[in-house]
Amino acid sequence: MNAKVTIHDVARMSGVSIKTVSRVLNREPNVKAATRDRVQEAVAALNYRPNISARSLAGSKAYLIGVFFDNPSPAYVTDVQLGAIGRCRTEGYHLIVEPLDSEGDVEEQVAPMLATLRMDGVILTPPVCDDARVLAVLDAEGVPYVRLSPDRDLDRSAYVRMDDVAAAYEMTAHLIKLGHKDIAFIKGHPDHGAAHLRYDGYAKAMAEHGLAVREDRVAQGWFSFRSGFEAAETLLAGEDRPTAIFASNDDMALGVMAVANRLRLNVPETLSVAGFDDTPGAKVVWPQLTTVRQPIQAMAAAAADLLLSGDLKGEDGAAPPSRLLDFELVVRESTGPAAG
Amino acid sequence: MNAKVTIHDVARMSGVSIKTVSRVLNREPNVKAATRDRVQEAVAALNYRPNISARSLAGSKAYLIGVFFDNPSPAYVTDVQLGAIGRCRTEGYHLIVEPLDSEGDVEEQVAPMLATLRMDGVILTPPVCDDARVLAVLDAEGVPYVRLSPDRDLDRSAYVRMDDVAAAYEMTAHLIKLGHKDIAFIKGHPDHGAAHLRYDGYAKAMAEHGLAVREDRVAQGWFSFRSGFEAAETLLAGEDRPTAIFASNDDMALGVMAVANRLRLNVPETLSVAGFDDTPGAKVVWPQLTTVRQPIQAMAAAAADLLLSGDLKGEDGAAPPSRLLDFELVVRESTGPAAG
DNA sequence: ACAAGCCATGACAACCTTGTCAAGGCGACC
DNA sequence: GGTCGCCTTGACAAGGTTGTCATGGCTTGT
Repeated sequence: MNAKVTIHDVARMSGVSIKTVSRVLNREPNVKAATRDRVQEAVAALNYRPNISARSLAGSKAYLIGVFFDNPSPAYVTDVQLGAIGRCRTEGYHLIVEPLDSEGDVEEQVAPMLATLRMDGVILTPPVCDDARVLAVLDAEGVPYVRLSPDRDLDRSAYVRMDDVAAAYEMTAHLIKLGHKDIAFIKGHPDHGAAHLRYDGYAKAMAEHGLAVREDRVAQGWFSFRSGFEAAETLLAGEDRPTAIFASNDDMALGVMAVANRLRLNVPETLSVAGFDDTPGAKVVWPQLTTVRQPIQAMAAAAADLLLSGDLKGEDGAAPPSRLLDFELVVRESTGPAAG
Repeated sequence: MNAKVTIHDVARMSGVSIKTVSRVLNREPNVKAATRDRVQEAVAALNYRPNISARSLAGSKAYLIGVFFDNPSPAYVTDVQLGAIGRCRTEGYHLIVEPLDSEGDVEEQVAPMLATLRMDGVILTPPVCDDARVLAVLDAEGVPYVRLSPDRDLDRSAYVRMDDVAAAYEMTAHLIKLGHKDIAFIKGHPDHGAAHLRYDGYAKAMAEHGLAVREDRVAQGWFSFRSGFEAAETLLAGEDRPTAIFASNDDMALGVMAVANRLRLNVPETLSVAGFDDTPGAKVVWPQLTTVRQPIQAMAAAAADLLLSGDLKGEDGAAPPSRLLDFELVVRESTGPAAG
């Protein structure tokens, strides 16, 4: 019942050589249409599937794409995997996931794996995508890679990212359009490039709409719930309060919501709250959070696409290709018209 | 710099045959200690890593473990991957992740993949672990698998699960010890076996402590935030309220918290709320949620261990091996002494 | 001291597919 | 009509490792 079917069986059944079967399987040119059909019938009849080990041993492809991450937001990782698989599966590629421990000896984790697996490409998520050690090993082993939302060294490799500045700009504009003039901002972890970009978008929107950014309305956060909570405690102390708070990620925004609840400030009647990222938690509060959705699956799919289409070098020494994807403003119930 | 190092190079350098190198690499017996050392030195000096494709083509192992899931909670999937990798990496195994679409033709997704990859084993997470079609294909292809928290057919394969009954019992007992006598319960999705087990644990604890379960204190939920929200609206309407609500997962518990906030019921002073699962959201509310933590990483590691140790059949027709892991009660701020 | 058996090792085939190169067939072009 | 060149196909080696089996040396038991 389960005897392994090899390419020889297909060749015999369709009366051609194994090489021709191989040609059909790999969509190589120079096969007569009639032959091709006959082979494909045999493949279907025998339910033949090429053995991936033999393929990669004989040929140059491993049919494996790696996904590296470290201490990730689970939702992010899952989305990356789903997006990448979507593009890979149709072409017979599979996904190898490799959690890394940046605290430890990354080289020792990455190098053996690259040497044994000979993957066709790797997708790097933050913060691994900015780890010089990882990039060095990849370069040394000659494994192509695409980075997702890298912070620096953008010319070093192909990458895919979202326009954080524009997204933060739009969110701020959304609040302004609702009538808010006194909009506070909670910054993210200064080591993350996105934190700066988001602040820039906020500042730009304020400036372009003729609104001043009061220094005491900008708080430093660390992208954590707790840091959002503490920032909100400061921002909302006393009578002179902003009418809206834009936290540069959802976890911090949820911290703001918690403080608002505690202080009995109604959201959004008294205080509007906006987040960034559209994490699962954004829908698991009441009222649900207005936020920005990163097209993570699409970004991962784009990364896989760059890897599979194989033009990562950039024509003639030009910068490697990159893609900028559109964000989506998700307006839910936590933002509303400014009071008064 | 980067010429591929093969087993031949190691053999030449250490003055033995490639077969002996292979023996050392695979920890086979019958190699003199001195020879072994010499070979290992050469391996280290040349930085040799065996090629996984060649290995699996020649031998019987693929050094690949699959993880199948469908529409999962991201945190769950990530934990499974981390747990499984922890056990796999030391033995040179890698993880292939395969999201499945149970709505579509699962056979068509699974069968080709098993045939091409020839994985050494597969870890199945709910709900895939109870999908008869998937199990049938795995059996047909002869690929060993371990199921995580399966609902039914427990004798069919090896599995790993947690004691949901005991965990729900303990949580209920925790509330009772705090002085609560009027404890409401929100059930989960009736299609999930865990939903029933958790209710059973609750009911058992109530009975053993001589407390009656009022029918109007048990609400049907669906494991979603919204269903928890709605159940809480009913449970908390009017003056005759329970002093504690035990929701059988965190999402529903967060729904309860949202309603409590809305009704200005202080948690935990007026109302204690308990959840189940310890999702990331549990820490992203105020007060943070008392809940039950499933040892998901440990469960996945145990599954990988069963796969790698390879005794999945059960001795002499006995039931396949299974492991029952301990839960952990995570007491945070959302539960407190009963009022009055 | 001799047979039996175990230990350590090596030669070689096998695993299944792709890459290389050669060859036959056929139409086009001069 | 002959030559060139493209399309189509096949034979065979290559890819790096493990499995099988054979070999020779050394130990054990009598």
